[in-house]
Amino acid sequence: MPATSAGMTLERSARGHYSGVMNSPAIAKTKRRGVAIDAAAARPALLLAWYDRHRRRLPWRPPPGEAADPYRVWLSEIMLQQTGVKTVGPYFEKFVARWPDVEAMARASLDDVLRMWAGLGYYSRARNLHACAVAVRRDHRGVFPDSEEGLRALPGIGPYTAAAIAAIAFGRRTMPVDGNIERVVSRLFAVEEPLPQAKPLIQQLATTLLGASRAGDSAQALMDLGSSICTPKKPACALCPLNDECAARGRGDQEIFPRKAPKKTGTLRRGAAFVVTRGNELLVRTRPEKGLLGGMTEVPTSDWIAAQDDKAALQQAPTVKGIARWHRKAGVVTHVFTHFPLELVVCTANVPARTRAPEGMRWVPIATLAGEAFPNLMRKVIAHGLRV
DNA sequence: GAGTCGTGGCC
DNA sequence: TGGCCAAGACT
Repeated sequence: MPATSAGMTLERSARGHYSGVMNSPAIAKTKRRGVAIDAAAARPALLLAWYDRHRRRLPWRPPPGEAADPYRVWLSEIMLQQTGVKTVGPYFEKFVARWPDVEAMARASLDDVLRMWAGLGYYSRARNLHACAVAVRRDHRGVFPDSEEGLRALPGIGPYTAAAIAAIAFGRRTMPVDGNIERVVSRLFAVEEPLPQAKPLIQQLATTLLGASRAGDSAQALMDLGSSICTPKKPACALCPLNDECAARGRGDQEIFPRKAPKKTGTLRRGAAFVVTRGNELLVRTRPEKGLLGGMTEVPTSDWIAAQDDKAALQQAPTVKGIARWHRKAGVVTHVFTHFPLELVVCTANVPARTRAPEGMRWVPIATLAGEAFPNLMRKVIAHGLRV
């Protein structure tokens, strides 16, 4: 497959199809009629015209015609990585209210950022968010780089996010390709090659949808299209500005795109969690900086392994003086991570006032648990353990 | 390149 | 209701 490059000509196979791609009916029709204009050339304008009428109003988007704030674009793009618009909204508002610009965030502590991020998931994003703010202040005088390359060098900014910020905030002529755009483009061109192998091809095809200007709007148009019309299931093709151009719709099998390589699901892991109270306080610790739920707060637990023996898990209970006996709560707490499902049994105990926390652990008032950096798994565990 | 990394919503 | 999906990055 040819390398990604804007404006590159696609190779055609002997059968008259683009490599891994079906011809769009519009192109074929144009050729049969012998019309000189290439229908494909009109797509960027069709897309932008649709966007100007139907763009979503989102907290990080300025009013039409106004320049985007790179800080808000960056913050929203990080939050939106693998996370829905609806979920991100309140978090975005909370963040910009507390930290109105990148320098303010750079002055905040990592702990404060993690606490504000709690519940959003993928916590390395919060760590990189803070590191990025610090880097922009320290290495770029508080001003975001305006090139894809400069952005790409910052923590937490990969190929997609660098292109998105460059296009949306700085008007650079580049096309970020996210899950929405992959779906729209793979249907538009009926890309038969499965993901993720098809990524370079899709990047190249997506770039053909950029017009001469308004790169950021072109990208956001495709994202809005993918989110509201060209949806994974039951796409509303009748409302799509590119429906006449769409190869998949021409064949009537839109929903089979994008093709994807089958994914394997992880095996169940099990363990035990220990909810220890001291009056109105709860025993907690902080997870290691890196890895699963890195840097987040948790109650002590056993290890989580596939062939977990209940007895072995319970033997990993923390050693706290004053615990007469453990109470095993009925039922289990279940949680599904991307790569494995988890099942935790919950044991509880209460200890006398002034009992000391074991090494590496601490007591926190139950009344302030909402402000702790607990991932949702731990909120479920604690709710289960404290339930009467 | 394939694994690792959360969470909520959807049908 | 369980699998799929969502504006991916990092190793």
